[in-house]
Amino acid sequence: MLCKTTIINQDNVDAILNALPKEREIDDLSRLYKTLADPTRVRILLSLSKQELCVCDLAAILNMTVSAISHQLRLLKDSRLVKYRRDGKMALYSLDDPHVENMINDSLGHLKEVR
Amino acid sequence: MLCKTTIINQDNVDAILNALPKEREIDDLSRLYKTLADPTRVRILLSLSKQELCVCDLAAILNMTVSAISHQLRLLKDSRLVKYRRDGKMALYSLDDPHVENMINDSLGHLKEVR
DNA sequence: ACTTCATTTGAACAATTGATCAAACGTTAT
DNA sequence: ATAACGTTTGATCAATTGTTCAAATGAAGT
Repeated sequence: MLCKTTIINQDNVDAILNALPKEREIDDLSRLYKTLADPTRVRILLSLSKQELCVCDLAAILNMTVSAISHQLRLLKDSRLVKYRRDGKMALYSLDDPHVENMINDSLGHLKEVR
Repeated sequence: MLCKTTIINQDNVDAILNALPKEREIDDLSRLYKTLADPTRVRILLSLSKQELCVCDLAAILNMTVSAISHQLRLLKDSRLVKYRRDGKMALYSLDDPHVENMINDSLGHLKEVR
């Protein structure tokens, strides 16, 4: 229910409701942010932005178990942020989304400005 | 441990390690993303980008309980994304971070391009 | 002081998360 | 076939999350 004495009336509430992006867009957006909301995954993406890497080397870079990395890569693959190709026994992962690297770097720049 | 037959050697691993942003920066970044990883919070921020709003009206806009909104506002306030001023009984919230609105809109644009 | 109303708080709860471990899978070489 | 190695998978577990509910707080009017 609305505040009974508020300065902001139902019309304004409706105006904001109309101005907001569609529910679907907001849900997609927060799903993308959720994928980026873990330091392990951000490190993986930043590493892959330098070069294609196998699971093993990612594990070495992040100093984590191969299994943990593999689980996170699956998440990133499901989110279409990462793709891979097989080369013998190895799976070589690389970025699948041309924009995400920029998004992350922009956000890093933003953080440096503000805090 | 490293792949024994990988094309990528310890030197390359070290190179990537040096190229990655500092641990602190990555952690801060994923903490920011975590804050934005919830549709309720994104909707709150987008609403506040239109105008200053009280808790009650935000609850009306998002069709949620006042309590749920208040909890989320606390999170956003702790993350310095939102600030508030008192006006009588009401708490009027507004954006505290000049960049976050742009960040969200950029990301929305990115999503539209890619999917 | 009492009431009313907007907001905040804390406890509770189900749901989700990220890492670990052991086991399974797929590919290559012997 | 067997072995070795890189990777994936499923179960498990502690930790974290977002909402709800009831109670508490703070401000203004009577």
